Amino acid sequence: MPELPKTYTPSEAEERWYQRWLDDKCFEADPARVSEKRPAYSIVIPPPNVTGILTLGHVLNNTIQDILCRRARMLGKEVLWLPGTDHAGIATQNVVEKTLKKQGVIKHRDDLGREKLVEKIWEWKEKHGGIIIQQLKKLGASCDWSRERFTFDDDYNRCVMQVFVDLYKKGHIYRGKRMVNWCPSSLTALSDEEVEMKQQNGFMYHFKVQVVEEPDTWLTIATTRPETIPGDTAVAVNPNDERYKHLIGKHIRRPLPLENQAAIPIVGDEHVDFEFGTGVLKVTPAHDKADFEIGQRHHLEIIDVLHPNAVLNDLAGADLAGLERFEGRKKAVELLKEMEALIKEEPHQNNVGYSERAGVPIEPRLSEQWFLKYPSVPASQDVVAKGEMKFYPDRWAKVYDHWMGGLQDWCISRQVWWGHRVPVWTKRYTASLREVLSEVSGVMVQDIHPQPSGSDSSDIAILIDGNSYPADSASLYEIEQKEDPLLDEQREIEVQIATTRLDVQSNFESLAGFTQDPDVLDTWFSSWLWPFATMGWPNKTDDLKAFYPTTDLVTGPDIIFFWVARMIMAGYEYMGEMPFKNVYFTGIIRDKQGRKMSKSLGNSPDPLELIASYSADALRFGIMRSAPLGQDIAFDEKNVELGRNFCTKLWNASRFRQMQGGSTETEISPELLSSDDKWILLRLNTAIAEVTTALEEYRFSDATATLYRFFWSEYCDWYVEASKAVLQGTDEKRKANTLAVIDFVLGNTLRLFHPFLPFITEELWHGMGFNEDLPENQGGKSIMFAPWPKPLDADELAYFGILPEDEKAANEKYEAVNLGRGLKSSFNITKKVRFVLKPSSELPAHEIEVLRILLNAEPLDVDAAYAAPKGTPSALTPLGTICLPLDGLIDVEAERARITKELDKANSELQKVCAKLADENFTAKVPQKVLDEHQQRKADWKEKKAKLEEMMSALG
RNA sequence: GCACGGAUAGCUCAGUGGUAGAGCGGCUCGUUUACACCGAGUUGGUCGGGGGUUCGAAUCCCUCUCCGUGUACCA
Repeated sequence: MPELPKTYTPSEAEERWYQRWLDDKCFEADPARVSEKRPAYSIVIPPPNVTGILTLGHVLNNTIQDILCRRARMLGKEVLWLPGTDHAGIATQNVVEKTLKKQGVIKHRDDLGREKLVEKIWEWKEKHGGIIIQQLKKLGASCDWSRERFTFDDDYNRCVMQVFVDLYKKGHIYRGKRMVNWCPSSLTALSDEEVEMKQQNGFMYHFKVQVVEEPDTWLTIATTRPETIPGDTAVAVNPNDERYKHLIGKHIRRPLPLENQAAIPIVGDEHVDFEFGTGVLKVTPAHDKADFEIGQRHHLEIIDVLHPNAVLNDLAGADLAGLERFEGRKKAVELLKEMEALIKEEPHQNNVGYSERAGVPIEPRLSEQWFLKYPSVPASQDVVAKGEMKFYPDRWAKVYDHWMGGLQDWCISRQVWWGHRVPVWTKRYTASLREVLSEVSGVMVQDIHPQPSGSDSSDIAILIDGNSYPADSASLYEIEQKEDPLLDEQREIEVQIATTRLDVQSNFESLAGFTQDPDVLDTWFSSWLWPFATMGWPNKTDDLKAFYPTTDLVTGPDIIFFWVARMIMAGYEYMGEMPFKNVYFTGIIRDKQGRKMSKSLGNSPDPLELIASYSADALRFGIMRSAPLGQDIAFDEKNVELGRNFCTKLWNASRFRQMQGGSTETEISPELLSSDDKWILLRLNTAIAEVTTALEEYRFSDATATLYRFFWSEYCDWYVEASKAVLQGTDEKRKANTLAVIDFVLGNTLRLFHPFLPFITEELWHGMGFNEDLPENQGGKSIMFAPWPKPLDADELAYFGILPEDEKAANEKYEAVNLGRGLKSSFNITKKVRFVLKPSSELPAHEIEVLRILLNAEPLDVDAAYAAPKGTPSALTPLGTICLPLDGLIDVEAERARITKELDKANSELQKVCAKLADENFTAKVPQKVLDEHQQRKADWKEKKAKLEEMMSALG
């Protein structure tokens, strides 16, 4: 057996093994190897931001994925863990823009222009991108790096474009002027999911306005946003509100801007709640979603008083123009005060939408954006509702279902430059439809290249004035030739061409002066295609055939709508199948005080520093141990320390084995098995079964708890110590047999641990020589391909002569040891000392030797007839009475006190159980089994009590 | 507002009707040839409050409080 160094150096071993795994292509999946006997197992990584760095959240998430993948390999599956990164449009552009500004390269992105800035971002990506990939390697992630993807790769870009055009053609994607969530900091629209509602402590301002037609009548309006008064184009009251309904149709004088105190109508609208505020609502259609809708119903004018960056513009009036919106609010209140219109301001709590990314309140803003009506909704909703796709924990299924039931169209356009540009070219004509058709079909004729075979016609779509037209010149020509006076009517006509084809794009640009839409797509519009776009879609690749649908998805619940739900819909729409079978939602990592990890709080430890001080294995084990299914994780560095300690224990226990010498033993002789051997083999069986079940049910913290208990508390604390009775003896045959048991247990243990602790288990697997004599692909090359342990089955247990009650026998011995050690400790004996055992039945010499070693007794006398001197401390054990003769050191009082305590306990327990058994209500109604248990308990306590009393009287 | 999670030892959590558990921490010992990143012993809880069902409740039912998450919102 090779020699292990005295101490383990994780940094060196982890580096070395990871490189070796890469060199040996251990992580690379091959669809050709997939067969009925070798099923596929696949996971796509939730792509981290390409410019991001590793956080504890990533550690948690990726450790889980790695555990699943490594176990799948050990189960003999062909495993694909597909990694990659996300271009993270807004975030990445922000980072680069900020940096360039800091460096003084630019003041504004317009200084560079679109192309140059995108170039700069690519440069940034090449330089800083992918740091997180290197960090994942440090963690031990067994991803197939040969398949690494980026959502902005050329291939991937083509997928995004194709999907866009296809959905456009199907009418799922449209452009529209709508109220959207506008981020005044990033200067882009956001989807509803990117807006976080936060409770605010603000003010409700009450101000009065005069009714134009009845100068004596004043109305009081309550608002939280007085700065938008210049944008008011009506006030609304509920038509059923007796107080105000007679005023509907009249006007009020809008107080701001001072230079334009216009008369605006009073309208009746059911939306107004008469209970709330004053029952009079100011209507600002440009700056509030509900107001916009009221405006639509009553055909109100729309006055936008804000610049895109939320600075008030000239329409807000001279007093407010140029002020930032919150400054504007203060100023507006002042103005109302000055004109004595302000009645009161009272503290008011309301919810305000914040841009998740920029952390500033969003501004409802009317703008032209691209929207997606979600496809494949019923199938996507059903698959989860019917349990064909499983969520862990399953309560997320309800959350998902609820969201799917109330889908709003997805705003997919973003006003930034780093991203997939909307593949739509537009031109606005003032012409007749015939002229327009003529130009369009003319350009189409220039498109002489036939479409590649296998691709459908979905790559060109034409929309004229909102109506879909056939995308070929012949059909267009036919329409153009129709006898229809409408075709000759001169008017405004907008033409949209959506296409993935470069030739068509350039023809429309150069021949007809079409321009491409400036917007890019929401990053999630690319990542929702991740499970198949990464595998070569739209081609029917071997990867897709073998690995789609993927098996498991591991992600955080915070992106259940952003990503998970959308991937399911894209999966059905483009693959006709669910993208994954199981979704595991991790918890959120919090600090010890329960706060979320955040940069500003500085409570987020750097995982790489943790790896440097404790090792990747330690970090993995620590975080898995503290991550119960469905609950947030309170992160405590102590857990990582514990992980490191555990690795050290594993190392030292292995060294202990190796110091016993000999080669790896494989033959266990049933007739030489001791009670301890049988016990540990049974405990190993239990551990294997528990860990296996826990992993099948995604209960990772339970799996680690079992591993910890088994290895530390059972194997090291009891079995190794007990085995010393043999190993320190002279019987070579028994020694070899004990070593065989140890090797069997350690070999299984290392394999059980491998998914959690990939590095140290690999190091020990080789260091202990367990890889020797194994086929290359069965653990010879790497423990990661060694078979996952199986419990001994009934036949094997029979062969070894192991019976279930063997576990009890050893447990009784260990209980006796505990009691003996307790005696020593309560009498403050710290040295080796003599024990005397009065056995209740005869014990084999070997058992006595084990007892002696575990008790650290010198000597251990066994004497059934032993008459202890008065005052000798003793304990009742399942093996008999253990006495601790203390020549000349007898402390009768101490012993009396100790026994009294135990007697009290026995008495009270006896009383409890007797009371129960005396209760007829109890005995009449309880099942026989429970009754028997109670009777047994009564007998046990009675016996214990009698013996304790005997001991007491022996004290004198 | 609605929905869902959670409240058990100082901390993190197991425990779904039958004698309240684990790990960590605390405390006391200990250089016994694998390990002080260790070993041995020991101390910690009217199971969030109240009510109910039951012979029996941490566990089932009702109710309240607090924490968290999602979701909908009224200016």
